[in-house]
Amino acid sequence: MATKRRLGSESSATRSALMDAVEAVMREDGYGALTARSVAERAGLKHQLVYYYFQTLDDLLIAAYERHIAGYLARIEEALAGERPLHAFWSVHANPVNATLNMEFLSLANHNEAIRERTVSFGEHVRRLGLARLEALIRRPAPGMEAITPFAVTMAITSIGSVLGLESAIGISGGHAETRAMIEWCIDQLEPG
Amino acid sequence: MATKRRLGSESSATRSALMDAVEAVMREDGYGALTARSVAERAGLKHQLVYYYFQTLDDLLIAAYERHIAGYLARIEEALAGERPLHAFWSVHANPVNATLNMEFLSLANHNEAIRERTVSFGEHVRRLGLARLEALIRRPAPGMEAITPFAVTMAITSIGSVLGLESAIGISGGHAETRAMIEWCIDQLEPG
DNA sequence: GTCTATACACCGATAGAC
DNA sequence: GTCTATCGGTGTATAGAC
Repeated sequence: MATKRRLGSESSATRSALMDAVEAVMREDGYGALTARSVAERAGLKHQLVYYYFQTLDDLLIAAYERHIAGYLARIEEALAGERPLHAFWSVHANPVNATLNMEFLSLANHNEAIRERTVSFGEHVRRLGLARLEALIRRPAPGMEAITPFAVTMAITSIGSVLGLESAIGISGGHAETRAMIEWCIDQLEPG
Repeated sequence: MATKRRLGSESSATRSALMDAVEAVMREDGYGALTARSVAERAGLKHQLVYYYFQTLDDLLIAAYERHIAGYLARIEEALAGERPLHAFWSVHANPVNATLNMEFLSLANHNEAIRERTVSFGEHVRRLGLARLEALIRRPAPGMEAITPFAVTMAITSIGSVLGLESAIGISGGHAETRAMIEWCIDQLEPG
């Protein structure tokens, strides 16, 4: 387990550049293309540098993932703190720039235990945050509409936002405006302003 | 392009076994683990057999993908032909068994041009099928609910079904029953029975 | 902190025996 | 139709010079 190889500082700019390169390779060529060589080349470094900053390639991957979800968490927290949290929550998820990267990590979670664990606990954490903020909002459903719960609404928002993002990444855009319009109509009903 | 290497029959049982093995490897270890050796070993064959039945590994992948989407298309067509097409359409997408495999192929579509092209045209085809059948159903929205269009509804169903399936694959199940209940309530409104 | 050099395993693909 | 043998290339990881 514990190798004797020396490791570089965690605050190094080169270390960050390697994590940037992980994201770039995953976006462009997929997680299957992640190798010490591809990552280092993208960062303009020799592949052996990966092993100066990280014990294994997996450790680099985990570090990149933790940085990625920390950024996502910050965006969610900011959205939920505003005066129209549901609209802001949708805005975060309607942004397609991270959809491809998110899916690569989610796909990876199916096959990498360390990524899977972090994905599950992060997902539960985000959901708790959303529920705490949105329960006050969707607390009194109209009679006959009890099925519309905060959880189900946040699930719908995150799911539809992700799939719209993925589709635009591969070149499908037909009907997206229509779908966005329906979602926005729905959340306008729940959170009028 | 055209190699001189001889190829086995397309009706061979061994050829099918190789395609089965592609699906098994993708489900269990992800597309990144797909190699001629891993696929052949899963099928109980030598890795060189891959190159007797397919010109390249990519050709095997494309054949497996085409067989996979043909099965999905058959399920969709059967669902839409019934007497409650919207409910049946949801049943197909609420089934989580293919969620992981679907995502692996979708992730692959981001980085493999042949898979991407097939995914885009297949997605558009399914959507046309759904719209033709559902427009008669959701053709007269109640006043003030014009935003609920057949397209947006099918998009919501496919998106939420996929994400529920992915989450259960990695071990998240909290709130899923609640989400399913909301979807079922919604489609009951659109297609009463 | 970054480099060269090197280990050993596994990759896709081909040739040709049986 | 399936096998053995083999090719050049690339993978992770390490040791040690500078």
